[in-house]
Amino acid sequence: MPAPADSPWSDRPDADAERQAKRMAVLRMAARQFNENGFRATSMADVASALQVTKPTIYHYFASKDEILFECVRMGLAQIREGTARAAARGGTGLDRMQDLIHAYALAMTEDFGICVSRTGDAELSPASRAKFRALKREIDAILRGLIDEGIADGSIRAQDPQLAAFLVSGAINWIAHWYRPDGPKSRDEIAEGTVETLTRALSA
Amino acid sequence: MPAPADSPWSDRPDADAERQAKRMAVLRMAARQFNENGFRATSMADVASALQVTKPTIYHYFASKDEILFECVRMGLAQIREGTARAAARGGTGLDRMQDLIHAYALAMTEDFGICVSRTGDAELSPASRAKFRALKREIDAILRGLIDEGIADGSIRAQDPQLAAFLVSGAINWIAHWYRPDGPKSRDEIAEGTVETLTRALSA
DNA sequence: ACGCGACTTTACCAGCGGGTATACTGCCGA
DNA sequence: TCGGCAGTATACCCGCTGGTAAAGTCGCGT
Repeated sequence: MPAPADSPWSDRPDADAERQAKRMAVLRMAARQFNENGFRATSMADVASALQVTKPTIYHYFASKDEILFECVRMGLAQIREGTARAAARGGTGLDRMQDLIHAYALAMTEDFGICVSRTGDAELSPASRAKFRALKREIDAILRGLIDEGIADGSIRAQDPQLAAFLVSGAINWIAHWYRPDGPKSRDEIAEGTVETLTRALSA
Repeated sequence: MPAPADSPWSDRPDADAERQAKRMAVLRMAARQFNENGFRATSMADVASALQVTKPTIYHYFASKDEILFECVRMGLAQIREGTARAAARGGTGLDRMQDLIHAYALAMTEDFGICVSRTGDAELSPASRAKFRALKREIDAILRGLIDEGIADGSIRAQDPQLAAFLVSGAINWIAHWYRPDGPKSRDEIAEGTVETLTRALSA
């Protein structure tokens, strides 16, 4: 007897949501621990005990430690990509849109998954995951780089070497993930605003 | 029969130099491997075999893996400190000296030990080494931060939030270690020059 | 010639960490 | 009431890695 054509498997609509919520909880905790102690130094038992479950429970939701790390950075990259792409698609000069981009990017660098993106070295992922990771990062770099070129074209941005400028800007932003502390004196938004202000001066014509 | 009072132990003047050279070779190779594959992913056997010796040989020169990593970052930090301190001690406005500082710092980020400094997370060192590592980094931060303050005082530098500006500048520079490749299109000096140029625009009044 | 000490190696250990086999529990539909 | 299944736990395996013991080896001064 086949299930109704419109939804095989999904007898219960909320069961799937429950599972997704638990997956997410694992990712959040894992990202936090990775950020604090490093990926290799964090054992799956550490993550499990922090969630007050045991290792096999986590492996019920994920196939491997590598998959967990990759999902973490995928989350972070998705957020960055969304913010930067939205900024690039707006109206205004290249510099105007670059300011929005920097703001969104900097904000992402103060959240668990965003920090994970910045702190995760390529070598920590499996070859397969690493390839995907690099591809996603390249996409974001391309958006940033494209906006610099547009800004140069419309005269709002000046840069001797656009490629180098792109690296330096993304470096300043990425490094936020290395010093930001939630309990620090500056709020996330103050940091993002200040970053926009300083980097704008570096880029404006 | 005691050794001559002026130099106990040093019967052979070059024996010590030999030993130092070998220590250095271990450090260089270790730093290179740490940078390429990450500290935790690099085993002592890897380092040893790359030098065509065996593990105990390395442990004849160093007490632990932690000591090797710490010596690597100490080398890098010493180079950075030397360059930045020299720049800060020169004449000229704050901004003038800051340009020299950025140039020296950026150059250091394209060498094995400098890269190691930027890529090494605090969590990878033992508590004791970590404390020293942080202290040395703080020293360099203080030099950079001091120069910004002097530049603001003499009117050559403008920064809404000096602390944030210092973080962003050091971030842009530190990130060089994450993308620089010796076989890339730009020479070390071109990168350093370009970095100075872009960051100067971000800081100048 | 010889012994001493710096250096190097072979062989080994102990612990840890990713991942799994297996069995238990409780909930749902029939 | 019962079968099945998602989810969780206990106990375990095995390869790898930091680090070491002990046995050479080589070159030098005497």
